[in-house]
Amino acid sequence: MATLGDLERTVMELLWATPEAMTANELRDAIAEAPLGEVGRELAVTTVLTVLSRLEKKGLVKRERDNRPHRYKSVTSREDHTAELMHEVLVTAPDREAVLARFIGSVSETEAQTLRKLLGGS
Amino acid sequence: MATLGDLERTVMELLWATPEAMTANELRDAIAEAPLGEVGRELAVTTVLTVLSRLEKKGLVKRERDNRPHRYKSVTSREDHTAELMHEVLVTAPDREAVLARFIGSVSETEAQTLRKLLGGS
DNA sequence: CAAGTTCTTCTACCTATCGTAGAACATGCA
DNA sequence: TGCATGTTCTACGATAGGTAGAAGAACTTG
Repeated sequence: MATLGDLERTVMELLWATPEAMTANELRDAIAEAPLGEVGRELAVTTVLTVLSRLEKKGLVKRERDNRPHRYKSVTSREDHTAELMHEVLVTAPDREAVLARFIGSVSETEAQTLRKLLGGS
Repeated sequence: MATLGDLERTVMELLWATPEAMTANELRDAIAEAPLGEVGRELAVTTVLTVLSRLEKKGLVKRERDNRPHRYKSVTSREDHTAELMHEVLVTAPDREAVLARFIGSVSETEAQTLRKLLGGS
Protein backbone atom coordinates (compact mmCIF):
# COMPACT_ATOMS: atom_id res chain seq x y z
CA MET A 1 0.00 0.00 0.00
CA ALA A 2 1.12 3.51 -0.68
CA THR A 3 1.46 5.10 2.72
CA LEU A 4 2.68 8.65 2.59
CA GLY A 5 4.98 10.54 4.89
CA ASP A 6 4.07 13.99 6.19
CA LEU A 7 5.85 16.03 3.57
CA GLU A 8 4.73 13.72 0.82
CA ARG A 9 1.17 14.12 2.01
CA THR A 10 1.49 17.90 2.16
CA VAL A 11 2.76 18.01 -1.39
CA MET A 12 -0.10 15.84 -2.58
CA GLU A 13 -2.56 18.08 -0.73
CA LEU A 14 -1.28 21.05 -2.66
CA LEU A 15 -1.25 19.28 -5.99
CA TRP A 16 -4.78 18.05 -5.43
CA ALA A 17 -5.92 21.53 -4.53
CA THR A 18 -4.48 23.02 -7.70
CA PRO A 19 -5.94 22.32 -11.10
CA GLU A 20 -2.83 23.27 -13.09
CA ALA A 21 0.47 21.50 -12.91
CA MET A 22 2.97 23.18 -10.59
CA THR A 23 6.73 23.69 -10.61
CA ALA A 24 8.95 22.72 -7.73
CA ASN A 25 9.43 26.37 -6.89
CA GLU A 26 5.74 27.08 -6.78
CA LEU A 27 5.31 24.15 -4.48
CA ARG A 28 8.11 25.30 -2.21
CA ASP A 29 6.45 28.70 -1.88
CA ALA A 30 3.06 27.14 -1.33
CA ILE A 31 4.48 24.99 1.45
CA ALA A 32 6.11 28.02 3.03
CA GLU A 33 2.87 29.95 3.14
CA ALA A 34 0.88 26.81 3.80
CA PRO A 35 -2.19 27.80 5.73
CA LEU A 36 -2.69 24.07 5.97
CA GLY A 37 -1.10 22.17 8.78
CA GLU A 38 1.91 23.19 10.78
CA VAL A 39 4.00 26.26 10.54
CA GLY A 40 4.93 27.29 7.04
CA ARG A 41 8.22 25.52 6.54
CA GLU A 42 11.07 27.00 4.54
CA LEU A 43 12.34 24.10 2.51
CA ALA A 44 15.10 23.91 -0.05
CA VAL A 45 13.82 23.40 -3.58
CA THR A 46 15.88 20.26 -3.83
CA THR A 47 13.92 18.82 -0.96
CA VAL A 48 10.70 19.39 -2.81
CA LEU A 49 12.19 17.90 -5.96
CA THR A 50 13.30 14.79 -4.12
CA VAL A 51 9.85 14.32 -2.70
CA LEU A 52 8.31 14.82 -6.12
CA SER A 53 10.61 12.17 -7.59
CA ARG A 54 9.58 9.74 -4.91
CA LEU A 55 5.93 10.48 -5.51
CA GLU A 56 6.48 10.04 -9.22
CA LYS A 57 8.08 6.66 -8.62
CA LYS A 58 5.04 5.71 -6.56
CA GLY A 59 2.83 6.63 -9.47
CA LEU A 60 1.00 9.39 -7.65
CA VAL A 61 2.51 12.25 -9.60
CA LYS A 62 3.11 12.86 -13.27
CA ARG A 63 5.74 15.23 -14.56
CA GLU A 64 5.60 17.35 -17.70
CA ARG A 65 9.11 17.40 -19.07
CA ASP A 66 8.31 19.46 -22.16
CA ASN A 67 9.31 22.90 -21.02
CA ARG A 68 12.14 23.51 -18.69
CA PRO A 69 10.79 24.24 -15.37
CA HIS A 70 9.20 20.81 -15.20
CA ARG A 71 5.63 20.89 -14.05
CA TYR A 72 4.09 18.34 -11.75
CA LYS A 73 0.53 17.29 -11.19
CA SER A 74 -1.28 14.50 -9.41
CA VAL A 75 -2.23 11.48 -11.45
CA THR A 76 -5.57 10.93 -9.75
CA SER A 77 -7.95 13.22 -7.97
CA ARG A 78 -7.90 13.23 -4.24
CA GLU A 79 -11.27 11.55 -4.18
CA ASP A 80 -10.20 8.74 -6.48
CA HIS A 81 -7.06 8.22 -4.48
CA THR A 82 -8.94 8.07 -1.19
CA ALA A 83 -11.60 5.76 -2.55
CA GLU A 84 -8.89 3.50 -3.91
CA LEU A 85 -7.18 3.38 -0.55
CA MET A 86 -10.44 2.51 1.15
CA HIS A 87 -10.98 -0.31 -1.26
CA GLU A 88 -7.46 -1.60 -0.72
CA VAL A 89 -8.11 -1.68 2.98
CA LEU A 90 -11.44 -3.41 2.52
CA VAL A 91 -10.06 -6.29 0.51
CA THR A 92 -7.46 -7.15 3.12
CA ALA A 93 -10.23 -8.68 5.20
CA PRO A 94 -11.70 -12.06 4.36
CA ASP A 95 -15.18 -11.18 5.53
CA ARG A 96 -15.95 -8.01 3.63
CA GLU A 97 -19.64 -8.10 4.41
CA ALA A 98 -18.88 -7.90 8.10
CA VAL A 99 -16.41 -5.09 7.55
CA LEU A 100 -18.94 -3.14 5.55
CA ALA A 101 -21.53 -3.65 8.24
CA ARG A 102 -19.22 -2.05 10.81
CA PHE A 103 -18.17 0.61 8.39
CA ILE A 104 -21.73 1.67 7.76
CA GLY A 105 -22.17 2.02 11.46
CA SER A 106 -19.37 4.52 11.59
CA VAL A 107 -20.51 6.96 8.94
CA SER A 108 -22.69 9.96 9.63
CA GLU A 109 -26.37 10.09 8.76
CA THR A 110 -25.63 12.45 5.91
CA GLU A 111 -23.14 10.04 4.48
CA ALA A 112 -25.54 7.17 4.87
CA GLN A 113 -28.07 9.23 2.96
CA THR A 114 -25.58 9.76 0.19
CA LEU A 115 -24.85 6.09 0.02
CA ARG A 116 -28.52 5.20 -0.28
CA LYS A 117 -28.85 7.61 -3.12
CA LEU A 118 -25.77 6.27 -4.85
CA LEU A 119 -26.78 2.69 -4.49
CA GLY A 120 -30.10 3.45 -5.98
CA GLY A 121 -32.85 0.88 -6.23
CA SER A 122 -31.96 -2.76 -6.62
CA MET B 1 -2.48 5.80 11.23
CA ALA B 2 -1.42 2.38 12.35
CA THR B 3 0.42 0.86 9.43
CA LEU B 4 1.71 -2.61 10.10
CA GLY B 5 4.86 -4.33 8.96
CA ASP B 6 4.76 -7.82 7.49
CA LEU B 7 5.51 -9.74 10.62
CA GLU B 8 3.24 -7.52 12.66
CA ARG B 9 0.47 -8.19 10.18
CA THR B 10 1.09 -11.93 10.26
CA VAL B 11 0.86 -11.95 14.03
CA MET B 12 -2.38 -10.00 13.94
CA GLU B 13 -3.75 -12.42 11.33
CA LEU B 14 -3.12 -15.28 13.70
CA LEU B 15 -4.54 -13.52 16.72
CA TRP B 16 -7.63 -12.56 14.78
CA ALA B 17 -8.06 -16.12 13.59
CA THR B 18 -7.91 -17.51 17.10
CA PRO B 19 -10.65 -16.93 19.64
CA GLU B 20 -8.50 -17.65 22.71
CA ALA B 21 -5.53 -15.62 23.81
CA MET B 22 -2.22 -17.11 22.70
CA THR B 23 1.23 -17.37 24.22
CA ALA B 24 4.35 -16.24 22.42
CA ASN B 25 5.35 -19.84 21.93
CA GLU B 26 2.07 -20.82 20.41
CA LEU B 27 2.40 -17.91 18.04
CA ARG B 28 5.94 -18.84 17.08
CA ASP B 29 4.76 -22.34 16.22
CA ALA B 30 1.78 -21.03 14.35
CA ILE B 31 4.02 -18.79 12.29
CA ALA B 32 6.35 -21.69 11.56
CA GLU B 33 3.52 -23.84 10.23
CA ALA B 34 1.78 -20.84 8.76
CA PRO B 35 -0.20 -22.03 5.80
CA LEU B 36 -0.78 -18.35 5.27
CA GLY B 37 1.68 -16.36 3.26
CA GLU B 38 5.31 -17.14 2.64
CA VAL B 39 7.32 -20.07 3.76
CA GLY B 40 6.81 -21.02 7.38
CA ARG B 41 9.50 -19.03 9.09
CA GLU B 42 11.41 -20.29 12.09
CA LEU B 43 11.57 -17.32 14.38
CA ALA B 44 13.08 -16.95 17.82
CA VAL B 45 10.48 -16.54 20.54
CA THR B 46 12.06 -13.25 21.52
CA THR B 47 11.30 -11.97 18.06
CA VAL B 48 7.65 -12.75 18.52
CA LEU B 49 7.69 -11.17 21.95
CA THR B 50 9.20 -7.99 20.61
CA VAL B 51 6.56 -7.77 17.94
CA LEU B 52 3.84 -8.40 20.49
CA SER B 53 5.17 -5.62 22.68
CA ARG B 54 5.15 -3.23 19.78
CA LEU B 55 1.62 -4.24 18.87
CA GLU B 56 0.62 -3.78 22.49
CA LYS B 57 2.07 -0.29 22.49
CA LYS B 58 0.07 0.45 19.37
CA GLY B 59 -3.05 -0.61 21.19
CA LEU B 60 -3.80 -3.51 18.88
CA VAL B 61 -3.02 -6.27 21.32
CA LYS B 62 -3.85 -6.82 24.96
CA ARG B 63 -1.79 -8.99 27.26
CA GLU B 64 -3.01 -11.12 30.15
CA ARG B 65 -0.31 -10.91 32.80
CA ASP B 66 -2.12 -13.03 35.39
CA ASN B 67 -0.56 -16.38 34.79
CA ARG B 68 2.98 -16.83 33.78
CA PRO B 69 3.09 -17.63 30.20
CA HIS B 70 1.48 -14.33 29.33
CA ARG B 71 -1.32 -14.66 26.87
CA TYR B 72 -1.98 -12.21 24.08
CA LYS B 73 -5.10 -11.43 22.16
CA SER B 74 -6.24 -8.78 19.74
CA VAL B 75 -8.13 -5.85 21.17
CA THR B 76 -10.57 -5.57 18.29
CA SER B 77 -11.89 -8.04 15.77
CA ARG B 78 -10.37 -8.02 12.36
CA GLU B 79 -13.57 -6.60 10.93
CA ASP B 80 -13.71 -3.75 13.41
CA HIS B 81 -10.11 -2.96 12.79
CA THR B 82 -10.54 -2.91 9.04
CA ALA B 83 -13.72 -0.84 9.20
CA GLU B 84 -11.96 1.61 11.47
CA LEU B 85 -9.07 1.91 9.05
CA MET B 86 -11.46 2.55 6.20
CA HIS B 87 -13.13 5.27 8.15
CA GLU B 88 -9.80 6.86 9.02
CA VAL B 89 -8.96 6.94 5.35
CA LEU B 90 -12.34 8.37 4.45
CA VAL B 91 -12.11 11.32 6.81
CA THR B 92 -8.77 12.45 5.41
CA ALA B 93 -10.62 13.79 2.38
CA PRO B 94 -12.60 17.01 2.52
CA ASP B 95 -15.24 15.87 0.09
CA ARG B 96 -16.43 12.62 1.58
CA GLU B 97 -19.51 12.44 -0.58
CA ALA B 98 -17.34 12.35 -3.68
CA VAL B 99 -15.08 9.74 -2.15
CA LEU B 100 -18.02 7.56 -1.27
CA ALA B 101 -19.37 7.90 -4.78
CA ARG B 102 -16.12 6.53 -6.21
CA PHE B 103 -15.88 3.94 -3.52
CA ILE B 104 -19.31 2.58 -4.32
CA GLY B 105 -18.22 2.26 -7.90
CA SER B 106 -15.39 -0.02 -6.86
CA VAL B 107 -17.27 -2.58 -4.84
CA SER B 108 -18.75 -5.74 -6.27
CA GLU B 109 -22.44 -6.17 -6.90
CA THR B 110 -22.70 -8.53 -3.96
CA GLU B 111 -21.19 -5.95 -1.70
CA ALA B 112 -23.47 -3.27 -3.07
CA GLN B 113 -26.36 -5.56 -2.27
CA THR B 114 -25.13 -5.92 1.27
CA LEU B 115 -24.84 -2.21 1.63
CA ARG B 116 -28.38 -1.63 0.45
CA LYS B 117 -29.62 -4.11 2.99
CA LEU B 118 -27.58 -2.54 5.76
CA LEU B 119 -28.65 0.98 4.98
CA GLY B 120 -32.23 -0.10 5.09
CA GLY B 121 -35.16 2.23 4.50
CA SER B 122 -35.66 5.85 5.47
C1' DC C 1 28.99 32.40 -28.28
C1' DA C 2 30.21 33.03 -23.30
C1' DA C 3 28.93 33.78 -18.61
C1' DG C 4 25.45 33.81 -15.33
C1' DT C 5 21.15 32.13 -13.74
C1' DT C 6 17.98 28.55 -13.10
C1' DC C 7 16.58 23.98 -12.81
C1' DT C 8 17.50 18.92 -12.29
C1' DT C 9 20.02 14.89 -10.90
C1' DC C 10 23.11 12.42 -7.73
C1' DT C 11 24.52 11.46 -3.55
C1' DA C 12 24.31 11.59 1.28
C1' DC C 13 23.04 12.16 6.11
C1' DC C 14 19.73 11.60 9.91
C1' DT C 15 15.84 9.61 12.15
C1' DA C 16 12.04 6.35 12.91
C1' DT C 17 10.15 1.92 12.16
C1' DC C 18 10.47 -2.84 11.73
C1' DG C 19 12.61 -7.65 11.51
C1' DT C 20 15.51 -10.15 14.12
C1' DA C 21 17.61 -12.04 18.17
C1' DG C 22 21.19 -12.55 22.11
C1' DA C 23 22.04 -11.63 27.03
C1' DA C 24 20.42 -10.96 31.26
C1' DC C 25 16.84 -11.12 34.55
C1' DA C 26 12.60 -13.31 36.81
C1' DT C 27 9.79 -17.05 38.26
C1' DG C 28 7.81 -21.26 39.41
C1' DC C 29 8.54 -26.24 39.99
C1' DA C 30 11.13 -30.45 41.21
C1' DT D 1 18.06 -24.41 45.64
C1' DG D 2 18.86 -25.03 41.10
C1' DC D 3 16.96 -25.81 36.53
C1' DA D 4 13.64 -24.94 32.88
C1' DT D 5 10.84 -21.71 30.94
C1' DG D 6 9.37 -17.20 30.12
C1' DT D 7 10.14 -12.03 29.89
C1' DT D 8 12.66 -7.74 29.48
C1' DC D 9 16.60 -5.02 27.72
C1' DT D 10 19.43 -3.90 24.41
C1' DA D 11 21.04 -3.86 19.89
C1' DC D 12 22.02 -4.31 15.00
C1' DG D 13 20.81 -4.15 10.10
C1' DA D 14 17.47 -2.63 6.58
C1' DT D 15 14.22 0.48 4.56
C1' DA D 16 11.54 4.73 4.17
C1' DG D 17 11.22 9.36 4.47
C1' DG D 18 12.83 14.41 5.53
C1' DT D 19 16.37 17.24 4.32
C1' DA D 20 19.74 19.35 1.41
C1' DG D 21 24.57 20.20 -0.87
C1' DA D 22 27.36 19.60 -5.03
C1' DA D 23 27.65 18.91 -9.64
C1' DG D 24 25.75 18.88 -14.12
C1' DA D 25 22.36 20.49 -17.87
C1' DA D 26 19.93 24.06 -20.11
C1' DC D 27 18.05 28.59 -20.90
C1' DT D 28 18.91 33.80 -21.21
C1' DT D 29 20.96 37.61 -22.56
C1' DG D 30 24.82 40.73 -23.58
